[in-house]
Amino acid sequence: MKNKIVASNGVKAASGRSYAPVTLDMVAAAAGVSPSTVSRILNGTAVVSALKKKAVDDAIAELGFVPNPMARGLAGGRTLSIGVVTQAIDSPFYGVALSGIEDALDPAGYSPLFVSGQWNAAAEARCIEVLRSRRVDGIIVLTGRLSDQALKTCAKALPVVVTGRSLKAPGLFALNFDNFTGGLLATQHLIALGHRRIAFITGDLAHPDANDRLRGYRTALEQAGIAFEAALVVPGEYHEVSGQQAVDRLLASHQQFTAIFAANDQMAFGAALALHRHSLRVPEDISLVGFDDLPSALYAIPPLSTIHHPAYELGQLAARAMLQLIAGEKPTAEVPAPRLVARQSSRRLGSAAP
Amino acid sequence: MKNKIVASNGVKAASGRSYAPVTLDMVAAAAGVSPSTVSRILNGTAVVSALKKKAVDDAIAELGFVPNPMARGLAGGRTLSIGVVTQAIDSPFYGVALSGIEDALDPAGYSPLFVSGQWNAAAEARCIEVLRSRRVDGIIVLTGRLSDQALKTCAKALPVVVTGRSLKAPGLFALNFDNFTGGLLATQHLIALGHRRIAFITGDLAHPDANDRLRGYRTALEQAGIAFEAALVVPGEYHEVSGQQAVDRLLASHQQFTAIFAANDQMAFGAALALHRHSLRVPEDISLVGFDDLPSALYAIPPLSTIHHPAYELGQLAARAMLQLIAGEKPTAEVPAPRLVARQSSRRLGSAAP
DNA sequence: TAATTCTTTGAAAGCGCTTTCACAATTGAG
DNA sequence: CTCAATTGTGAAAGCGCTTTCAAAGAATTA
Repeated sequence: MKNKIVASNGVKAASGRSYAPVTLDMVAAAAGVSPSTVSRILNGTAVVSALKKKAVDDAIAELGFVPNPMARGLAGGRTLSIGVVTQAIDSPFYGVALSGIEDALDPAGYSPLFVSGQWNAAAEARCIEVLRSRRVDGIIVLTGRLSDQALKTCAKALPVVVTGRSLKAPGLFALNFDNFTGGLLATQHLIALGHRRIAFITGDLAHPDANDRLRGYRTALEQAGIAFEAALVVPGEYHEVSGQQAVDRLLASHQQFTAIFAANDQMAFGAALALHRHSLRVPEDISLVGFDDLPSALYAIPPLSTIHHPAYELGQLAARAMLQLIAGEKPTAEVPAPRLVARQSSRRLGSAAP
Repeated sequence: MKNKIVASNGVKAASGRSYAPVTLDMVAAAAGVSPSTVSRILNGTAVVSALKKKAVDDAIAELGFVPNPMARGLAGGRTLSIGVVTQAIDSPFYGVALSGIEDALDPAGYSPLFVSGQWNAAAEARCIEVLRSRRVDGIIVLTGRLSDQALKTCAKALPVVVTGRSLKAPGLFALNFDNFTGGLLATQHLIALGHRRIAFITGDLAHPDANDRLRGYRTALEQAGIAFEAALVVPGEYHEVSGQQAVDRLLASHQQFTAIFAANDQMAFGAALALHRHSLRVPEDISLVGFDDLPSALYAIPPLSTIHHPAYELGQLAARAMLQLIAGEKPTAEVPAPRLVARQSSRRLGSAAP
């Protein structure tokens, strides 16, 4: 209902009319009712006679009234804005998630307010402070470094939705992707293709997800009766260069391996480049599997086999959960299960060249 | 000065103290002055005796006061927020620009409010409406589809900075990248490498930048005395699939060519994949040059030769220009000139394999 | 020294909206 | 048919801040 209002005004503005600061009082005057009544209709706070409601709705449409969020916020109501703490707005993975958040929030009339924490707990704390001073109605934290405790504290004052961890607290909803199973699937895929010596490039082990993916890798090996070899596990930091360096290190160590599982796509890209530099072909010489299924994985050469991580849906789910939290409901969202997307960067060990 | 306040509060909050809604009135009471005086000190609106200033500053630090942006906005002051109309928050190019905007705005105490226009003039108009209803202090439009006229109108009410076009109007500052020279440089590069039959994948020709890049391509050919061939120019739409399809079409047409210049990197990636699918090697069989120098161009296989388009700097410049506009100054920013970044996707025609 | 101009400061009026609170007008129960 | 419990509605008091406006004190001038 509120959206209709916005839209109607948008149309008028688009048609060239200059923005007029129509106030609620003007609507009230035009409809011949008191401002309180208009407010009540706007917010559905109380029952209003159908007659007056119609008069007000007409006046709103007529004047192209758009409620002023500042005034609303000040008056103690909602600001219709949700703070989103992200790590880097230009990350290929999080960018998509933000997009999902925006799309899910919009139809409800909410706007996201993005702030970047730069993978830094202190910066994140400051972000939250900024968001609160702006009186956001809730905060979505995308996989931050903030302590669980800090989030719980925050949730006492404000609904909080957080991704990338499992956490239970009043006013707090956590949305976690099953990174363990993801790591398991990726490794099982390579094993199923006949690979036995599978290198693993880890993510930043300060993140729980990086550890979960590593656990998945180990568990898959174990289940297949393959001995874990520490020398085949090289540390990475979730970005391209680190993937590249990891492969350089791996190659320098003269370890034998026929496949690489990188804990995210960005590192897989770096790894692919390093392999290319060393004249090793993917997948003919080395099979490569990533994690996240970034949009660009589809256009890597060769297209990257990876674990699909539904960033967009994750954003949407987080946003919807926030909306539910605000409405006083209990969010029920569940993140889709990880899914292997086999493309051309992985192939059966020893199979003939095409 | 204002930042110091925010920062100090941030620290306190980070140290675990729960957020207290300290108001300006409380500060005034604590300092033994009137609210007006506090406000004046906060905004530097008037001269205040050093004594009272100190008392107030102390009270602010003591109480950890953070002015409420909503109240400020309502009272007709600034909201310290800048609206940013972008096309897609998850675009690899614009994402970086947004990051630049955020970083440049932050030290001045401003926050960006991002809204996505989805390459759609009506949606953009709605975005602007939303931003204005939120009382942003200014609007940055990243290469939209909005008419110049609409922007000028908007600029009458609010400072506006726009990228991707040249436009002059009061309260409006335009920041344009030299796409023509970019297109010229890319083509000249290929020509210098001995290529004569150079295919061009255009961007979405509804954008002025796409046309400028095309003009650059044509001009370079002309200057080298190479006849322009319409059959070598295939339309694209600035995304990967369109680059891929363009190459498919090019190949199907049985035109001879030894190099491809794609009007942006995303299409170049798509083109590279299509070439790969057709068993054509880059750069051995076909040289490939892109445009934008996305972060991922460095990790393409082979790393993509491209025109550097300083997205981050562009964002920063736009944000700084906005700050200047707000301060009543005349922005002077200039976008850095395009620059060729030769990597491994382009090579001298006919040179021996490595 | 009286008259005049600056300065510094506080009181008070909003900004546009929400939200008690209270008053009518209905309705229901006894 | 009276008294209480509902309703629908408006008046008015803020939310936290900025900004006239005017007053009081200080400084300047004649």
